[in-house]
Amino acid sequence: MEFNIIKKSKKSRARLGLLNTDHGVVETPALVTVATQASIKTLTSEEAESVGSQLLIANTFHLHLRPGENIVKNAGGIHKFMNWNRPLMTDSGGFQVFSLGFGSDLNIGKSVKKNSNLIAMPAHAGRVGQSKEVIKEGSNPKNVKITDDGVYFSSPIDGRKLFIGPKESVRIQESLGADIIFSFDECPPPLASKAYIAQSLNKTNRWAEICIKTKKSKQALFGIVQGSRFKDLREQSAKYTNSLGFDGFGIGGDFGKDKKETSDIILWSTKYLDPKKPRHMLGIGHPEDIENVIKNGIDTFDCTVPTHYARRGIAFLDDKGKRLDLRKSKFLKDQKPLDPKCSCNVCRSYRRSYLCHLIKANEITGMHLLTLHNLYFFNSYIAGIREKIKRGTI
RNA sequence: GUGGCUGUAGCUUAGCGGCAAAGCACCGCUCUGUGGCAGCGGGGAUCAUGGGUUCGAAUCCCAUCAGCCACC
Repeated sequence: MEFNIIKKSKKSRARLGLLNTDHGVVETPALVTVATQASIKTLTSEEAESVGSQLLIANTFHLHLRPGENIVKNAGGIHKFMNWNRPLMTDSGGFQVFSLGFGSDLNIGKSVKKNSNLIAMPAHAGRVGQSKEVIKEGSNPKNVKITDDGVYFSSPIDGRKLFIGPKESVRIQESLGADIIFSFDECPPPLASKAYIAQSLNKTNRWAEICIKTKKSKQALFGIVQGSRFKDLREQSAKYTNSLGFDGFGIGGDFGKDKKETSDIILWSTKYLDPKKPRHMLGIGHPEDIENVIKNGIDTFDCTVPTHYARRGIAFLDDKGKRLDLRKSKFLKDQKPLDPKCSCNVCRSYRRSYLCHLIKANEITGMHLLTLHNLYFFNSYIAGIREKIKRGTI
């Protein structure tokens, strides 16, 4: 992999780049389309390409559980396995371990929103005080056991007792054969105390070294910056991760409750990173978040929103929060195209009335059409941002 | 025609003398390193109709109507 920055904005920290891999080039900034189980849900690989997706991200954890990395390896690697001949990354599985653990214990995502009432909620995993930090150092989630070596857990599919640590994650990712792979990290919950985050960071850093030592392949390996919402921990994490000689970086964990906090967190996380290397933000964003993230110097980011929301009946129309919820019956009588301003095949051919019917009837065709539209919308919206960087307006 | 069973929210049903419930559907809201999952909140009923018994009836009794089943 090779990363070339072809333009740096004078107005912001945004950068225009070309990410070269053995499977082609990605124009950055770019959204990475999520294909967790080697599938862009409801779409074929060709269809994902047809709506402008340049790069996919699949998941180590899911593919290890099913079908198992050897199946993929024997099929000729993940590109051949899923007939995607363009660039592809695999996530390390660290986040999925969090989802199984504290995530499901507390029923939370990786960020806590402003209006969250979690603080008042009794937590299984720690003391509830007046502070937000309900998870203390040394505490462990119920379904997984996190040790210094890695994570013990039982398979949500068949209950098998399993273990994934940094070595295992890298070996699995080598078998899968993506162009870019990620270091195995711990994604601590947003409510964790500073002491817990600091301890978790030590683990992530040690695991990063092991990942680098383990890797034998030519795949690009990205290290992950953690540190939650704490400036000193983010900076410390960035400095250390940068020192290890990764090919690029991921930024993970809690991104705060609003744009300002997200901007701060990105700044702290990237300030001490080699500016010539690519930076991937893990798990963001809504259309409203994207420009901000790009302006803060992020090159790629993956998000389930375009595909996941499509399956829930939501179509995105602009970057200011305008969307259509096709589950609402009022659209049964709406004869307008999905988005009159959009030029994707779905908007050119299908009207809201029909799409609403499909979604309400739980027809996969409805999810399929909305997935096509949403990915087209996100990909072309971001292509527009690349144009703006080129023209110097962002 | 005779006998039996059943009529409770839009649908499927629970409740069988003491504040009318649930699931689905409907309406609203959540769900950023993906179960198509899930969660939260809401509106909804002359308990088939009419009479009776009772302090009190969806519940017991009688009649009527409707549906289903069996038998002449």
